[in-house]
Amino acid sequence: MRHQIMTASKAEPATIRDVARSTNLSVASVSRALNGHSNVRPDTRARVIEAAERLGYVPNAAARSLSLARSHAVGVVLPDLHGEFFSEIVRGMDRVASEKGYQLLLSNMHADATMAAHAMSAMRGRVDGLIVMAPQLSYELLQKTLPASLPVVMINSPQGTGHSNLRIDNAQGARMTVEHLLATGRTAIVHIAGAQDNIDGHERRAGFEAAMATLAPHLPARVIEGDFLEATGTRIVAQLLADGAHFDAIHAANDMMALGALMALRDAGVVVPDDVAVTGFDDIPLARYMALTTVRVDLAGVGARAVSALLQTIEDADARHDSAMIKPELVVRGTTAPVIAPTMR
Amino acid sequence: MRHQIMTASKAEPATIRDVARSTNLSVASVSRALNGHSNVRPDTRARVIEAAERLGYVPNAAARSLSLARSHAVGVVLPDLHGEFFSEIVRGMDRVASEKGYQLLLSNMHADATMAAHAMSAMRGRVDGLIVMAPQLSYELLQKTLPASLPVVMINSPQGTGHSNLRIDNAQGARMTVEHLLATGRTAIVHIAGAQDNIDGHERRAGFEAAMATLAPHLPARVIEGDFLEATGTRIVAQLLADGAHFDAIHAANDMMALGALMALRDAGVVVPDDVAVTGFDDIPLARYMALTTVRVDLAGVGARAVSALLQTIEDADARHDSAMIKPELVVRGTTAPVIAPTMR
DNA sequence: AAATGCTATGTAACCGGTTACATAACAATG
DNA sequence: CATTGTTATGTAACCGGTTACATAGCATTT
Repeated sequence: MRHQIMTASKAEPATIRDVARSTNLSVASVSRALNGHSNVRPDTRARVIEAAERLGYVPNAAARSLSLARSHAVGVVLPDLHGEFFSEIVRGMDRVASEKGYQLLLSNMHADATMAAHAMSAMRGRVDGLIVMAPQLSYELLQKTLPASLPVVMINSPQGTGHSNLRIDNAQGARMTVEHLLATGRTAIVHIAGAQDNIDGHERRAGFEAAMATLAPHLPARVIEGDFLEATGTRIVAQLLADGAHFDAIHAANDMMALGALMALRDAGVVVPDDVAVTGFDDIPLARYMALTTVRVDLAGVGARAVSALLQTIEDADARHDSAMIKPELVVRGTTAPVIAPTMR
Repeated sequence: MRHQIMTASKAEPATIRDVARSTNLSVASVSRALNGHSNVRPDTRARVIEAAERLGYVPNAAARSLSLARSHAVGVVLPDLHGEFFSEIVRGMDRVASEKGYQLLLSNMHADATMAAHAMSAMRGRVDGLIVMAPQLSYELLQKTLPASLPVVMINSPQGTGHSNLRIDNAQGARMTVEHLLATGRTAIVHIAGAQDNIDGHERRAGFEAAMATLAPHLPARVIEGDFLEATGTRIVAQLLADGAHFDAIHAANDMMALGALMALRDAGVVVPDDVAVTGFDDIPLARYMALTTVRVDLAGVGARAVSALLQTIEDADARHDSAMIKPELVVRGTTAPVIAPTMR
């Protein structure tokens, strides 16, 4: 039972019945008037709008969702992303979503898969579709976890789940950097790989190997296991130098390891790019400052495209799936261009 | 027995009535069993749980929200933040929210205030409370825009809205950097201010002026208007140098302008920190790489605390407001501390 | 004038949950 | 044995919207 004693601040919001009462109309007419149905007399509609405004009436989203079986919200489940990755993707999503009158229900994909499953099922009735980014989840696990009744768009996730899947073209990115290194005369390139249970790490490594095999089958294509962490880049390169290994280019699976590599090189007095060139992947903001040649992906674009694809599936039940590759872009900077690396030192 | 014959895509999710039918119980008993009410026979509860699992039943959030007048979701309205700002704050929020079984409904505060108002009202019935960060909105505008019926926690927003307000202690941050600069012997400090219609920009400038007036009333305290952008930092310092102005420290209102200043100094051959010291504010990830002395705020902590405060207000209608100042932390790095030994001046 | 159609509005069912209240079965008490 | 209390379950109202269907009023057609 509701308390009658209430302070102004907690005034219960007006419902459609309040508006109906205040206009001497039925709730049906009010609903029709506010939703722009055609069979409402103009002056009636005006009366309704006036009253709604006066009472500060805002439709209750839960009631609306229940009745329409539509929430006008999409669920977003992302892994533990940092910095620009997260903010740019979400920014792109928010742009499209709010443009189309949808809202974003956000949930981090906690490492724990059961938690993730729980987060997703908690969205039942709350969202009209799901955008899932799960670069480290297995195909089988995903199948089990994803609700069968909702449209889903995946980002950078395992293939074959039967849902739209936007994927960053890691192979092409790796190929572009390899091409660039070869074009600038490098002959001994070392790839520092990312975690291999991560789809990006895996594809970038494979992309590197494929590019080397195609473009320079005669050259060595060394691969060293890494894990995306800066310190690992440093450690691996320091080790290479200590071993007296011969190499004139480091091709890292992401920017952080590339930056780590730069540190190790600098500490050892190796001149970049004269003695050794370095490339990364991702184009994090730091990359620009460190003049790192890298591969850029339009993250906001990915987010925007994911939402567009999802809304299309939602609004047109049998829209074809959009399983596109997102083309990355090569950004050439000082760590490969002998132009002179003006930064750092 | 599973139904093998069904097109996976259109399987309507099971409702509580399906579970009731399948167990020969009433929906009331099912509801009670699943919600852990005490007046349910253990074997009945077991039967219900088994059936729910078998049917893949998940309660419909909209129906639940409507009936309980509780959504277990909180709305988050943020300005157009970038990178770590956004991701860290949201990460902190998500941590606490998912821990307490709440979800986050996200909306960017689009520059346009009407859009923001619209976004907020669209949340009626969808969220139990709101977290709003509006460093650039006026007090009056906020009053109009915020729904009167929902608990609200503000972050870094104008005072006096009558809601909890977590604020970053910009004055203290500015004071700490000033203290540090003075302690290392600087005598001619220039503050590059942020946008003055932004609460942070305004408070940092005022904090700088107050600190100077208190700690070193005899020293000049020059302030130049800026706008938080890196290029502006560069331009202003280049201008200072061109004018032959005398200064031995740049006290910038944020890291980006400080980095811009560093660029200008380096280009002019001015040695940092020997000739000129530089401080920033925010401790963006780049700051560490550029060895920038700055002021750090635990953003994830701010987000977490905001959610905690909000949930408290939600669950205990008359919990006291939590209008705390978030204490920042001074991070001393190379742009103020000579790497080898402090210079005597 | 009666039949027909169209328009604006009202009535009530429904969406899928929760829960106050009613009830039936059984146990404990006088 | 009648009374009372306790426990497990069912019935139905309710949350706040939307909308199929019914209806009343009026205009048009025959």
